[in-house]
Amino acid sequence: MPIESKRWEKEFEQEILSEWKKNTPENTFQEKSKKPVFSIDTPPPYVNTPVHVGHTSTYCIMDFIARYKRMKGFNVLFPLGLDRNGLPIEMAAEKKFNKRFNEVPREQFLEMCHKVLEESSAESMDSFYKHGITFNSWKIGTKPGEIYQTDSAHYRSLTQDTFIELYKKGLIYEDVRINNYCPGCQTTIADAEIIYEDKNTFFNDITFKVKGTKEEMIIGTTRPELVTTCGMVIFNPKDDRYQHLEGKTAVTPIFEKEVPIQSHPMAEIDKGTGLAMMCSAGDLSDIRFFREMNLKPIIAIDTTGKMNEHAGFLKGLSVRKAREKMIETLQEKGLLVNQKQTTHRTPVCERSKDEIEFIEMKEYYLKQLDFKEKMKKIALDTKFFADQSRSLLLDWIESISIDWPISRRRYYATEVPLWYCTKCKEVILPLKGKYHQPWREKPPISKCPKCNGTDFKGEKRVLDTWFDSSISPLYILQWSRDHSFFKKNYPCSLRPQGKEIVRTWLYYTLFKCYLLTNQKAFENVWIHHHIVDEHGKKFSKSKGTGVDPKEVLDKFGAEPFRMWVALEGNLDRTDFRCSFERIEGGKKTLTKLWNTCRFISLFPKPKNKPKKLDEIDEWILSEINGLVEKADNGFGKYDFHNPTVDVKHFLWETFSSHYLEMIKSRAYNKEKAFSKEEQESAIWTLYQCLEKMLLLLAPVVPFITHKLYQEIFGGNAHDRAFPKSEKTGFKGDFSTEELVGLNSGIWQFKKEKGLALNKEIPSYKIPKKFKSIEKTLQSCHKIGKIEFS
RNA sequence: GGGCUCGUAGUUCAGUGGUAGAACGUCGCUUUGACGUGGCGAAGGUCAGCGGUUCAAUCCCGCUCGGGCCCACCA
Repeated sequence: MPIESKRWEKEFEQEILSEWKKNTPENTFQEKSKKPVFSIDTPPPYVNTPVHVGHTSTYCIMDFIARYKRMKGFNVLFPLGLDRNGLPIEMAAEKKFNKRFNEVPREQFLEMCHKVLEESSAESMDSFYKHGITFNSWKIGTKPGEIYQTDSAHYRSLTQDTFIELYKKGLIYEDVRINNYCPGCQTTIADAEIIYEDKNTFFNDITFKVKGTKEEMIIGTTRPELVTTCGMVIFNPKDDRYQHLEGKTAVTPIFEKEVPIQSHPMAEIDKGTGLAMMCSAGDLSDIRFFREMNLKPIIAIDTTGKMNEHAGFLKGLSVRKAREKMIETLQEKGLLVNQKQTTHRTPVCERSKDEIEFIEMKEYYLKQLDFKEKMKKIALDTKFFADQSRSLLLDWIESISIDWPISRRRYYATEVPLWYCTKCKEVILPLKGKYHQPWREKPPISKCPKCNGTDFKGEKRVLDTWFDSSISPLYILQWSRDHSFFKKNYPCSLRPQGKEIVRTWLYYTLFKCYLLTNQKAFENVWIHHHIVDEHGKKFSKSKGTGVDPKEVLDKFGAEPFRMWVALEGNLDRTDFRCSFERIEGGKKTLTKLWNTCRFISLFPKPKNKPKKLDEIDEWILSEINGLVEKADNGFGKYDFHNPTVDVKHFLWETFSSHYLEMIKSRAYNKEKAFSKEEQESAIWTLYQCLEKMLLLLAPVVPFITHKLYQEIFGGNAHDRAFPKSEKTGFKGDFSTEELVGLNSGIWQFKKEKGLALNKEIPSYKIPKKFKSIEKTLQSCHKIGKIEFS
C-alpha cells in the first residue's frame, strides 16, 4: 500500500507510544532467556528537580545503545533508577517547610522529606517515556529491570549489607580526625563533595614579634581569624632574609602566643613576605603540615561554623564575622600594615556552597588509601569510551589522600546499621538481608555477647549518599540476592555517565565493587560531556538556563530531537550546544526518509529476488552493505554520530539523488523499454536498501522507523536482527565518487546549455569504465548515443 | 603549577601525509509526479601563530598564543 501522508508528524509518536506500552516484549528483560545479557547501569536521576535536555540527550544515547544491543541479540538489562536519598532532598524539605532538619523531631523531618518526594517523582519519568526511551519497565518494583528507588527498604537493605560485609572485613573503622565539615549542612563531607570557587578576600599583612628582640615580622594571611591556632612560623631554607630567625620564637599578634620559627621548604620565597604562619586547619595543607611536624592542632571553629573558646575574644562569632572583627582589631592596634584584595580558591560544599571548615570529629571511614594502586589497575583494565576519559579517573585516584569518611550527621539517607552495648561499648552488627533503622529500632540481640549487658544504643548517623549510589551495578545484577544470576552476569557490561561524576559515582562504584567482589565492576564505561546553551555555557539550574524537554517535545516531538542528538556530534568527546534551529534540521532528514519510503511504496514489492540484478543495482547494494558494516562497527563502540551521518548522507545523496534518478524510468517502465525482470531488479533493490536503512536507523529514530517498517514490511523493526553486511555481485568498474561526478557533470552540462534535465541530448562522451551501466545512463540522462572513450 | 581537550567557511562541527568537506545561515536560479521541509548553483578558509621532520604538513613533532574542563599543599 502506498504511503499517503507527505511527511512525518509528531502526533504519530503518541499512537506508537501507546502501542509500545501495550505490547513491548522486546524491551522487557527476560530473566529466563538464553541470550547473553547486556547490562546497562544507568545513572539514577535525582527526583526533586525535573530533568533538562542535557539529561534527555544522554538517556537517548543510552537508549540507542540498548536498542542496538537488542537487535544484536542481547537480552538487555536497562533499568531506570531514581535517586531519592540525601542532602538535596533534605534541603528541599528544609526550604519547603522553612525548618532546619535539627529543629524538629527526626520522624517529623522524614515525613517532610516524604512529602517532597511524593510531589516530585513523576515528571522525569514522563519525559523519558515520551522520548521513546525503552527502559525494561515503567513499574516500580524489585525484579530485574524494574524501576528502583535508592531509598526503598529493598535498596537500603542492600546498602547496609555492603556496610556489614565491609565492616566484617575490617575495612571500616571509626576515628576522630580533622575532616571537611560543611557548616551549612552540619555534617562531615568527603573530598569528592568539595568544589573550589574563586572568592574575593583580603590578603592581610600582619605583624608578629620575635621574642627577645625588637624585631618584627610581617606575615601575609587570608585567614587572620585563625591566628589563635598558629602553631609555627616558617620561611624557606634558601631565603637569605630570614636565616637569622631559625630556632627563634615568634609571638603572635593579639593572642601573644609563642610559637617556634623554622625553615621549611613549604614556604615559598616569593609568596607574600616569604614568611608563613602555619595554622591548624586553615586548609588541607595545614592539616598535613601539623601531622608531619607533630604539632598539636588547635581547633577554633565549632560544628556550627562559629568560633569557640580557643578563639578568645572572637568566640561565638561566625568565621566571616570573626575575620572582620580580627582585621578591625589588628587595625586599631596598628598591627595591620597592608591589605590588598585577592581572589582565593576557596573550598566550598558542592551542595550548599558554604565554605568548608576543618573540624575534628568522630566518623566512620572506609579504607581506601591502601587500594590506590589496585584501583589504578582496575581503571586501566576497564575500557573507556572515549579512551582519554580514563585520565579523569586516574587523576582522581592519584590525588586521594585520606580514607573515605562515610558517616553523615543527617537524617534522610541509609542508616549506619549498628548498635552499641552501653556497658562495654561492644559494636553490634545486625544480620544481612533486612533494612535496619537503629535510631528507632531495637537491636537484633537481647544480650551483649561480650558482657551480657542488656542495654543498647542505636547508631544515629547515616551513610554518605555515594555509599549507596555506588552499589547500583550490584543492585541491578542481584548481588547477595540471586547468586547464580549475579555470577553469570557480573561485571556489568556498561556504565554510561557524565564526566563530572567520575570522581564520585564512577570511582566509588569501582572501589566498593572491588572491595566486595574483587573484580572490576564494568567492562565498558562511556563518559559523556554536556549539553550547553547557545553560548556554550553550562546549563545552570539557579539561573534557569536549562532547556525544558517539554518545550522540545511540544515544538518537535521526540524524533527530531533524537536525530539531532545523533547528528550533532560525539558527546563522548565534546559538548553540544542546544539549538532549536539545528533540531529543526533533524526533522528535515525525517521528511526525506519519509518521502523516500513513500516513493518506494508506489511499487509493489516483489516476492522473490530476481535471478539477475542490473549492475547499477549491484552497485547500490554494495554501497548499503558497506554502510551496514560501518554502522555496526561504530555502534559497537557507542559511536552513533558518524554512522548516522553516513546513513543520512547515503539516504540524501547516493541513494536519492543518484540511484533513484538512475532507476526511476526502469522502475516505472511506462514505455516498456525494460524487461519485466529488469524492472523487478530495480524494485527489489529499492526494498532491500530501504529495509536495511530503516533497520540501521531504528536504534536512533525508533518511532519513524517503526511506523514505516510496519507499513512497508509488516512486523516490528525493533524485533529484527541488526542487518548483516552481504557480498554483492558488483564488479566495481567505477567508484562511487566517479559515478556521482559523472551524473553531476551531465546535470551541470544541461543546466549550462539551458536544457531541462529531462530533455534529450543527442550524444555525450563518457569514460569506458561506465560501459556496464550504459542503458541506465542512457535512460536517466536521455542521451541519444553514448560515446565511450 | 600540572594534566586533558579544543582552535578548520558567517555559525556549529566532520576530516585526511598529496586540489579543503558537511550542515545551518546568506545570495542567485529552479514550480507539476517521492520530497519546495525539494532540486541546482555561488560567495565565503594562508585549516590559530611560529619553527621542525618530509619530495609534500591542516594532519606527525616542538614551542607560543587563545578558549574550555579537571586536578593541586598559592600561606
